Amino acid sequence: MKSDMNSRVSKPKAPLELADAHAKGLHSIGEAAKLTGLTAKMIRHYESLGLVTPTDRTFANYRVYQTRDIHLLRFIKSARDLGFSMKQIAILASLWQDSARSSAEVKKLALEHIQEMDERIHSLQQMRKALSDLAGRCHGDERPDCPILDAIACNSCHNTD
Amino acid sequence: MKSDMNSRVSKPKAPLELADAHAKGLHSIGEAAKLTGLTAKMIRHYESLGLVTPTDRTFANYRVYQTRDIHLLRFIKSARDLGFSMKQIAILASLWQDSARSSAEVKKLALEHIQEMDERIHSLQQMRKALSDLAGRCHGDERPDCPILDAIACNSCHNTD
DNA sequence: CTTGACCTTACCACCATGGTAAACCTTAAC
DNA sequence: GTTAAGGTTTACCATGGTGGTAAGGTCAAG
Repeated sequence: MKSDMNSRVSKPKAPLELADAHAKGLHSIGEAAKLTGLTAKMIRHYESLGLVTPTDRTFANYRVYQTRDIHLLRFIKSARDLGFSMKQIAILASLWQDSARSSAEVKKLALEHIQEMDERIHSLQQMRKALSDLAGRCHGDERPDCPILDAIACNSCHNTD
Repeated sequence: MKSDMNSRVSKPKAPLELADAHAKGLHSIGEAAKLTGLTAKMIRHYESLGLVTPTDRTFANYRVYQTRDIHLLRFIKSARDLGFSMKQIAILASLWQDSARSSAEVKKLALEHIQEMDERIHSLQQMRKALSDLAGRCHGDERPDCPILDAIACNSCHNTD
């Protein structure tokens, strides 16, 4: 079943055996995962989002990643580590691959993301401060009296009806 | 169909008409929503989590909320506003309703939540700083050169294979 | 009796990630 | 050559908190 298909060696565009792919410096999804710090699961997920589609598969339908794909996966990983959403990353990746981009476009995206993070930080800090003020007033002992519960229960004691 | 069921007036435990419920100071889910600042949707969701289950329904199967329920819904709302997860809120609510609680239990939960928020704040601040450093070095003009993309693409330029 | 506002349940969606299962493939050891 | 281990495939379900929608029942006012 394999031996009569050995024309694969002379036709690079046709599906490959895994060993051939290795010999050509191509990577399976597991190797891609190790090389990028992503999980195979997430690599498939990014493919389903249309971000990274390996151009080839082996005869056994295994994904085959090229060096270019590995670079793109690393790009995605780094952008995720900076907190960008997948939608933002899709745009960033297309800008990255567009040699005619303007750095202004990229910077705009970055500044928007910074502002989103600022808002989340601010909101967290507000909650943190409110709760930590309450915790500071709570004895934290065996008694049931608790300013934390009091405040949550009654944060603006209206009538109920 | 309704008139032969008027025994409902003399049996408070039986399902009510909506008008009867109103007359008793009870509330529909829409009113509960207005009184608490939650949406009807979320009130049903909290019920599905086992947090707030109205003890009665009308003949027409409408949820009927008592003053006690409204208080509990407000408690949930306030705790959400402090960033507590639903799991934490379930515990907080049971502590709130347990007169034999110790304030130490509540404080412990609060301190844990504060620490979670600290971690999220720290992580966001790290990402924010990294990105804002990069943005500061980006011209943001018509040229394609962009330190932001460079850094994302090459954040630790290893060989790919 | 109609109309509009409300209520009911039961779905699907988000976002990024993890998990599982069943089937298949590859490789190495025996 | 068979087998066992481990990698890969697809296809599902789950998280958490919220939003939406659809199809149907109910209530109140005109």
